[in-house]
Amino acid sequence: MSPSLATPFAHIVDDDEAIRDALSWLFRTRKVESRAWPSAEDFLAAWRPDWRGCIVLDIRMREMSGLECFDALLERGNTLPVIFLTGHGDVPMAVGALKKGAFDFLEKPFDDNALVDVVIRALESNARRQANQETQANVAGLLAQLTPREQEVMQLVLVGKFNKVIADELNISMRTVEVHRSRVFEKMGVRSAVELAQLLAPGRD
Amino acid sequence: MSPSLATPFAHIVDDDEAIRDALSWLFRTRKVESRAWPSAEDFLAAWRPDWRGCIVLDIRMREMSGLECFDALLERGNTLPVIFLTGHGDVPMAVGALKKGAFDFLEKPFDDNALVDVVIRALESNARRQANQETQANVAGLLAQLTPREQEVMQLVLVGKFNKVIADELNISMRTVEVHRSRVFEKMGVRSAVELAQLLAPGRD
DNA sequence: TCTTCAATTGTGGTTATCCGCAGTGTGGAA
DNA sequence: TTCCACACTGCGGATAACCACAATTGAAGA
Repeated sequence: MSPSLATPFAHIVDDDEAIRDALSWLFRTRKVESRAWPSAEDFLAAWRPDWRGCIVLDIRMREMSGLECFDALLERGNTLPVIFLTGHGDVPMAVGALKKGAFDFLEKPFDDNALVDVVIRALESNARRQANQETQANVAGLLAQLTPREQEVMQLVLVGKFNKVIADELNISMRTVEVHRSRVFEKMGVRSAVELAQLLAPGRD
Repeated sequence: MSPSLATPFAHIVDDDEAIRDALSWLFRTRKVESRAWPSAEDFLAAWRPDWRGCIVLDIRMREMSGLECFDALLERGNTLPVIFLTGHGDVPMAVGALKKGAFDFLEKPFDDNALVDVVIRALESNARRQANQETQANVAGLLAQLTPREQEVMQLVLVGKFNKVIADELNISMRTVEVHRSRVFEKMGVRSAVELAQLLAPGRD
């Protein structure tokens, strides 16, 4: 079903080669797949919305800063957890980043174990989110197969209205409503209005 | 229905009387109801789970610190947004607080306008949460009125099973299922299984 | 133009749901 | 012991939902 969901990577974005190498080595020894990028620009250029994993983002970089990169990612709808690394961070910076949705904010020098732990939690978090989104996407895909009229009927069915009432509101015959209703169930893969409601209701995130 | 939901207060917790007075004055001029507490202990002793509003919590205090107070509140299931104030905070402290669910973390000296804005947002956030919880509580109350057997039948109805199947699974007659089902609808104030599903499904928070 | 699909409707029949009326049995509270 | 809530059941009828078979219309495409 999913065509090419990239493997989960811990994306290291840092313009200091020594740090990139150190982190790459650290992750490798901990069995965490990682990939390193020499600048925010390089990373952003390569970034795809279907990527999975997380981002380890240095704040102070020569060109685009980590915070700017973060903003750019937010605009693009990034869902990868972002872990900030910084040597000269202050409280407002950290607070701002976290309130905008950063996963964590670590100061250098950081403990290797602590970082790996955070990264692993970030990867798990992303995996859970991905799982949710996939089922969501499946449902969305099914919904997209419905004709406009079918969706219209479905909405009324979901409110618990009788076919008779629906027919009345749409100025069509009851038989037509039955047909639409039946097609909705068929296309959505459910056998009753209740199942349909259950399928659509959980959708929240 | 709700017996005595306290008015929304911005609870100021600070052992420095000068700051308490300053904040009280600030909030009063901005039409924000507030109440001041001279220590974490005093606040915790008075704290009730049904309080509404938010908490402005100083970190450095003589006896119990703001962070300890925060932990104590978490254990008690506090839902009031907590805004930390500190003169000597560091990044890990701020990060830790926010990750544990603090609403914001401000350093002294802070901008009056900024603080008031944050407090207002916190109050709004709590009001929204409160609204959700109330509807949740109402639903829970309705559910509590169901007899065990009725709840049992309801579960099966919510999965979309036919009365016939339910009767079979519970080894009772279809008529009995119908009676239970009917009572469930009546007690829950709905007129169909779909409405019931809608009523129960949104429950997420 | 011919094909396909969405939307529409009808007939007739089966199955499910919804209810009122009526009644049995049981365990706990008054 | 009496009263009551709860669970249970049957009968019969009204209403709604589900479905197979059959068909028409109009618009978008091949």
